[in-house]
Amino acid sequence: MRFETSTIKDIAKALGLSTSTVSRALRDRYEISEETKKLVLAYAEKVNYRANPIARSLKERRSYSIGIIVSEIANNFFSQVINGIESIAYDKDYHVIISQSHESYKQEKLNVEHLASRSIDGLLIALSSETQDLDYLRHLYAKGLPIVFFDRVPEDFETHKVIANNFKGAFDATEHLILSGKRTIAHLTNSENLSITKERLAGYKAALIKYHIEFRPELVKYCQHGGMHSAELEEAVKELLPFMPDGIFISSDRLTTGCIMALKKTNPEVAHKIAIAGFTNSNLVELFSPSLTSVKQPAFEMGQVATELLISMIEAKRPVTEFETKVLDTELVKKR
Amino acid sequence: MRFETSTIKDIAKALGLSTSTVSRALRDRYEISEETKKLVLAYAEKVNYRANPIARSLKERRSYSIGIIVSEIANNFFSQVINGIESIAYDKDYHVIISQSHESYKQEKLNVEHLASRSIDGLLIALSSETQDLDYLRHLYAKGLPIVFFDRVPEDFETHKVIANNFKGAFDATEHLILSGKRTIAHLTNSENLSITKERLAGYKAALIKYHIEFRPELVKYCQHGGMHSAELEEAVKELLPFMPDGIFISSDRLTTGCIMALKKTNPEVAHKIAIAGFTNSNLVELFSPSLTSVKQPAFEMGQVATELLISMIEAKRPVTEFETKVLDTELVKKR
DNA sequence: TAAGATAGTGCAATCGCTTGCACATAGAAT
DNA sequence: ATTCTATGTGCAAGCGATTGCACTATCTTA
Repeated sequence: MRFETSTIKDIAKALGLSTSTVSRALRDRYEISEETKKLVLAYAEKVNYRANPIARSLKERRSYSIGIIVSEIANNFFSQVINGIESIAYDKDYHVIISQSHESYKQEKLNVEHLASRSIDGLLIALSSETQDLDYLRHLYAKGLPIVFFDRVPEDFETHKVIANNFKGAFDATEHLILSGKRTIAHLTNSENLSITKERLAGYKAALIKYHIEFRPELVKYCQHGGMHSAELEEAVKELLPFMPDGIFISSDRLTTGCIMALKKTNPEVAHKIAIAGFTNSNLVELFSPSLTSVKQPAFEMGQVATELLISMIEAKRPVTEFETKVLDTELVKKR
Repeated sequence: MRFETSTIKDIAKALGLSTSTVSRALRDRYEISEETKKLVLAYAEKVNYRANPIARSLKERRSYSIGIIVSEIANNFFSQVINGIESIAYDKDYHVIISQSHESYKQEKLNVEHLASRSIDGLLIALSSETQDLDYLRHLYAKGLPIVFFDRVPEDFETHKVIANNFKGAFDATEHLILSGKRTIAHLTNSENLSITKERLAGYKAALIKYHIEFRPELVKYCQHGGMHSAELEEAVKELLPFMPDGIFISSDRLTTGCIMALKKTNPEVAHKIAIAGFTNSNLVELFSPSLTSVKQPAFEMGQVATELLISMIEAKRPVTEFETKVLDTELVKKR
């Protein structure tokens, strides 16, 4: 802040000590006598001394803060993940800095690089649906920035990852539609790049196979921008309807709500006839009409696990070479 | 970051110049010859030089970043505000740091103080529903930290503020209920401390008066925690029902969705009989059942306006002494 | 030709904090 | 009495960038 606060120098002057003694006393180092420590601590308390984190970051070349990149915080899934991240980070005395990519590769790169230059100690990132080129991340990673991916993870990047069991989530949702008698089940999904897209597609296919239902590629629609543009979504829905699906399995939060919205808007008469099962972490699903079956991801927990892994990397004495991919189970909440 | 990047010193060494010359060249100062500037810029470009913002912050005692405090980002209203803030901030080369108070005074204070110590140049804040004591903010403000309040603003704090026209929004919503024939209109609202609570209550009362409907205090229920605890909300709803309201005007996003949820859960048979009008910025209202009339706040715009005011304060040459309270109109979206 | 003006660059201090090393004092061991 | 070991403190450098001031050429001008 541009306004004056008491510094270590002020304390030193007031107490007739050197700044080094004060610094060490505040950090509770063994070299300093108990007496001096008490003196310093008491005075620091009195003048409400706060160490300047900027100065400390500059000196120590770290900041006790971790960066987060999500596509958008307005998405319930991501805001829940963030809450999970915060719950662990604050506990371990880290602060978090949140950035949104808005599903744009350019914005994502810009934000990551800004975070890196602000000395974040580590990065938690869910890739944007546009992102294909990971070189900028590899570069930072090679220079020593710990990175943990969650939700949308790359295949060919050796580090910790935390994901939901997308295959099983998709399988369960699709199976549920089948078991409620649906046979023409469309699949509305995200950009093909994304890991989650592939895994969920695989789960969908597996369920069809199990029940001997033919997989029809024309029933699968990809949305490049993950439903950020409603036009894209309406177009996809419009293209799907001629095939007369009696069920749709949808592969992301935004797409799920967006699809129902599009259905209601463009074809209100069929909206209630098509059974919908989709990934969503909205806590408002109970209010939706038509109601739907939802696949909920353990968002909060994902945030927690990812943060624990990240902090373990940050605080590791020697370079980490063994990496884990944690897979957390989803929950199927059946339509009432 | 703990990993090496090229610094101004490296450039200086490589080019046989001094760090001061390099610094000045990069900042395009008049003292440096065009030739040298070109040289430096070209080399900086080549080694992908990024000024270290930490070092700059330390030296300049500012950070080109602004802090944001909201109760929670999962709330659509706030995430839209944040998007508005970002749209202006990025444009003017500021970065934003988001923090959540989760409606807790303690958390709010902690976050604000941390932000201040990280040299934010200004603060945008919507108060938590618990907050009564503004001394810690006054203190920072007095020391020179520019602050702009939005949405939940204090009365006795001289600075810029940006709010929605809560009175009119509430009036319109209540009037709408009256005009659709409701006569026993309850009011479910937030903590009494909040400015928005008072203003919306006033609007509600004014509408009742206009249509000669008696104001009954027992029909007004306050939720201290703004609906963060579902028990609190269910309790409030339960207390309201014996009065047989035929309409409810609800004064916040979370309460609105929470109330419908509570109604559906505890009294599904009456849920559809009670007309609901409430403040909410959810972009999913169209999906809700029972449907409702909503008062939408111009969230994005609020963020923009607040940020413009804040940046004008930050960049003002002399202390600002004339303050504005901008009031933006809400929009009534009638139930279909 | 000497003195002054101008342009271009470098020196060194500074922001607040951390830390390796040197130093001082005092008691223990020889 | 001398050396050694603790113990407690201080000096000063350094993190990367900015900037007032001083300095050196080069060019004017009287």
